[in-house]
Amino acid sequence: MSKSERIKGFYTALFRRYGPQGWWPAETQLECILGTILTQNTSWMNVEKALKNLKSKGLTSIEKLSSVPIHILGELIRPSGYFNQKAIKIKNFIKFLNENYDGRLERMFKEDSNKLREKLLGIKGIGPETADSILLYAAKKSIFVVDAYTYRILSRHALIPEDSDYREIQEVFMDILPKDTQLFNEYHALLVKVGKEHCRKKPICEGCPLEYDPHTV
DNA sequence: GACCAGGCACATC
DNA sequence: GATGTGCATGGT
Repeated sequence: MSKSERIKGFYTALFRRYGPQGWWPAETQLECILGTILTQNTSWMNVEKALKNLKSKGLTSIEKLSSVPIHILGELIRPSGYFNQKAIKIKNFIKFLNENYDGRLERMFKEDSNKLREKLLGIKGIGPETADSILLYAAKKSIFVVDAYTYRILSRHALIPEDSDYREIQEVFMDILPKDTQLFNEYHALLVKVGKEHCRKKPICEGCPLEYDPHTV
């Protein structure tokens, strides 16, 4: 079976096994963006606690997030871990939005997605996964999101070299699959789902719904 | 108590 | 350019 067929086959198998994942779990675009920053190397359960704290204080708008003191913001997002760093990251994004798009997400998202991606990467605290998550899940652009699970799963199935970088892994998907936002949305979410169950750092491969080449594990 | 989670920036070699 | 380290909470 070709690499292309396997990449497509993974999606079919995962969707059949798990069904639609309903990402991104957020009520607004702004909440989605906050979630992409808060979930960096952090379990979603802890992110939910942080988001709940922000909502309880009414910090659900660009204006409120612009005016809240950074140490207050940090305390509210404490449960998500790295809270001092993440408070700075959120402030950096809000500043970027205010200075370049008059604080309006709809203006930011009118930008060409390749150009916007580069600008987002210029914000301190926004790396490739966070930028692509914002583009895919908040802006609904057809960009494939790569994360640690994506790397682990493809690597263990010998579909990418061990030393692949972010862009190379992203290209595997984007070269093979149709540019379909909803497909990219589900596929990434399904990789996270199956990764949590079967492809942790110390692998638990039993019962994995993906057919498997004995490779490294 | 160890391990790990939907990363990223920065220092050092 | 590659490799290592700090950031931090909370569940399993």
